[in-house]
Amino acid sequence: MREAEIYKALGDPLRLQIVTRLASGSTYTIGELSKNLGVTRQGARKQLQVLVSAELVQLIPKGRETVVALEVEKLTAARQFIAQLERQWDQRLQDLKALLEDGSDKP
Amino acid sequence: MREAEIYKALGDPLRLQIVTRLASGSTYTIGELSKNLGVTRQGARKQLQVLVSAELVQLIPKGRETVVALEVEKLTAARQFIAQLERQWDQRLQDLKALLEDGSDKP
DNA sequence: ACAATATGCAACTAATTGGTTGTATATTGT
DNA sequence: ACAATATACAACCAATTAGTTGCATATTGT
Repeated sequence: MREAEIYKALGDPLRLQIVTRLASGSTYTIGELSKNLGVTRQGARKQLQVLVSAELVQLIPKGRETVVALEVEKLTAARQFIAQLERQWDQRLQDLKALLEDGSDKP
Repeated sequence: MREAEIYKALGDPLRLQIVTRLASGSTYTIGELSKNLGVTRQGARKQLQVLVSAELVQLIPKGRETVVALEVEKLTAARQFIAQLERQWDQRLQDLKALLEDGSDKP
C-alpha cells in the first residue's frame, strides 16, 4: 500500500505545521520557514527532507538560499484517496440496507 | 498540531490496507481481518490498536470474538482538513495574481 | 465436560525516527 | 577582499515503532 507514504509525511506535528505554513503563509526560504517551529534549523531541514521524499514539497535553489514550494497536487491526491474510501463505505452501507429490505422495496 | 495523529495512523502500509478493507470489504472480526495481511494475528492486532487510539476504528466485543468497525467521521475530518489546506493555497495564488496585476483589473 | 476457537497480554528485538551538535562550503553585500 | 549569511552534510543519541514468540484466558459447539 504505497499510498501510505503521503499520510506518513503529514503524520507528524512539525511537518504538518510546515505544510500548513506553506499553504497559507508567505514563507519561502528554508531559513524563514524554520523560524518559530521550536526546533533548530537543521531539525526543520530534516523534516523538510521527509516532505521532499514524499514529493509534497520541492526545493528550488536560488543563489545562496533555497525556496520551498508546496506541491499541491499531492495534497489533492491524498484527499481524493480518502474520498474514495468514504464512497466505498457508503456503498457498503447501502448494500447492507438493501439486503435487510430483502430485495423488495416495501415502504 | 494535534491533527497529525490521524495521518500518522493512516501513514503505514499495513494500517492503510486494514482501513481499506474495512471500507470496502465485508470483513468483520479481528481474526478475519488479520488474514492475508502478511503478518501474524498479534502483529495485525497491534496495528489495529493504533487505529483505535486514533479513533479511526472501534472494537466491539461480541461473545468470544470482536467486531471491528470503521469510524468514517474521522476519515471525513481528515479529508476536510486537507481540503482546507488546498483552499488556502488557492487563495494565496489568487492574492499573488492580484498583486501582479497591480490592484487594477486591466484586461 | 472438553476440545477447538478467538482473543488478550507481555517481553523482546531490530529498525526507524526526531532531534541535537559540530563542521564545511558557497553566495552575497559592502 | 572579506565578513556575514544561507545552507549542506555527518555523527551521534534517545525514543518510538513494527514485528515476533510464548503463554494465559474466555467462549462456543458437540
